[in-house]
Amino acid sequence: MLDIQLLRNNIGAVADRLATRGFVLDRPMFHRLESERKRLQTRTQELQASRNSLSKQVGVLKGRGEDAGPVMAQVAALKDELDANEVRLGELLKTFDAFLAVLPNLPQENVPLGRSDADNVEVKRWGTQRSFDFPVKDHVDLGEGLAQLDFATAAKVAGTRFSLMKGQLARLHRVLAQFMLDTHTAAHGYTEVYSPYLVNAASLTGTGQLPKFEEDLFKILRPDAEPLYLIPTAEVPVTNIVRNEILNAEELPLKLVCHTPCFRSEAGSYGRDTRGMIRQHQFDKVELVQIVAPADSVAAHEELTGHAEQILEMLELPYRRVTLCSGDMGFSSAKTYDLEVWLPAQNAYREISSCSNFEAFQARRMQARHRNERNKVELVHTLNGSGLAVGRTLVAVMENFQNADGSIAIPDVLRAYFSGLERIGVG
RNA sequence: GGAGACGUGGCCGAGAGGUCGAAGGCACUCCCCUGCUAAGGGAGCAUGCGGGCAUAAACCUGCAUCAAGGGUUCGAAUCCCUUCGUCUCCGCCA
Repeated sequence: MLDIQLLRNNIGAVADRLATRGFVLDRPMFHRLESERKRLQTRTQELQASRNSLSKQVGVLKGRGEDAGPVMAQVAALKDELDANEVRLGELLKTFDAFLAVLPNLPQENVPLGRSDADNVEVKRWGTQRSFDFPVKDHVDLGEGLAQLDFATAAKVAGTRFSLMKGQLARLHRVLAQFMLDTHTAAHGYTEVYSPYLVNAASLTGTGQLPKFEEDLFKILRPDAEPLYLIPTAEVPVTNIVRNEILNAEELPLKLVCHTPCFRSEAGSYGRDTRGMIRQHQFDKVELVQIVAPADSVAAHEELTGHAEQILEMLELPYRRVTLCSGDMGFSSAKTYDLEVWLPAQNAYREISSCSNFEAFQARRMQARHRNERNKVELVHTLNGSGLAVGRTLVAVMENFQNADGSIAIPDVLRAYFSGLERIGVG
């Protein structure tokens, strides 16, 4: 949610910045809603003020045993107009909220302008791409060759876009998540969180998935209760920890890390990444979340991105960091870095982490606030990033650490989790 | 699943149709007093959204908010309905 004051005072600038994202702000609509709101709200409040003071008089008169009839008649005369105004104001505010709820966040000034991922800007490249003296296989061929990755059975059990792992490969998947959690808690100062995997609509509205992106979510309807949604990312339950809270200054920054499965319907991506486990309905992710004072969020964004990069570096996976251009950023983000890992079989860098600063956009929706040094209540800034997507990390390890015989070497930092096992082979 | 109780500010807690945005306490901020391990006195102190107001702060003022949403009423924290949540007892259960 954008600051309504900013829209009132500076709509031209807001429209210009939204345009860099390819979003056309309906300014005539805004002006119509706003002037109608002002008129209706002012009038309604006037009438309410009259009703309140007259009703008070009734109480005073009755308390003294005097006749309150004439005053009650005055109030009754207001009633029709007041009721009508309240109803119309309520409807208008609903329309207004719906209008505001679908406005995306404003990009930061230094976000590169562009229309699509083709305009994203590489800002950093790390590691050397390994050269193979044998034909590289992709993770599907590797995993099926080891008889430890089985998409056919996953399809039988659930459907497409699911995967089933067994044996050491399943173990590697688990160990990767644990390694990430251990690193972020021990070395980067995050507190580990275990959270619900189903959340209510209010939480999804708070982080911006609703109302606009309902078709991306798995929804569970219940006959006698509110619907629940499978989380598309741990960002939702973890960030909503601070919804409707006022935090004290000393509680910030809040640095949380959470490993969860993530569920996405992938409604808009029918033809894309159909092979392998790059794009699944269910995947695991270790998510980093920070809740910080507004002045600290730019630095926190760099820090958090660095924490995600640290995992890639410890795993010796070549990657690059990309600043998403204005047209490619997510709805709620003010600035996003994507980390892309090198996948030799695709001969390409593929997204493995997305680290965003939402500034006050989510906090305003959630009413997540803190008391600053001057004891004033203000909105916090929220950030998150994958640290990392576990399934895609598994893919990267498999493809980058493969041997000519189809076995997979275990990265050094993971050996301690593997009782000294050095490679995953057949059997 | 059955029965019952409950939900009030940052926290605890009173309030049971009328001057209640809400006593009292704790915490916090400022001032005074005292100098002695912590106490006494005074003041301030909810949030959201409007209007004055014009870019802001401050200030004044209005409206709304006592879990959420509806309803009754001239008037609702208080009465009614629905939803959400918490607790207790019984049942079932990894």
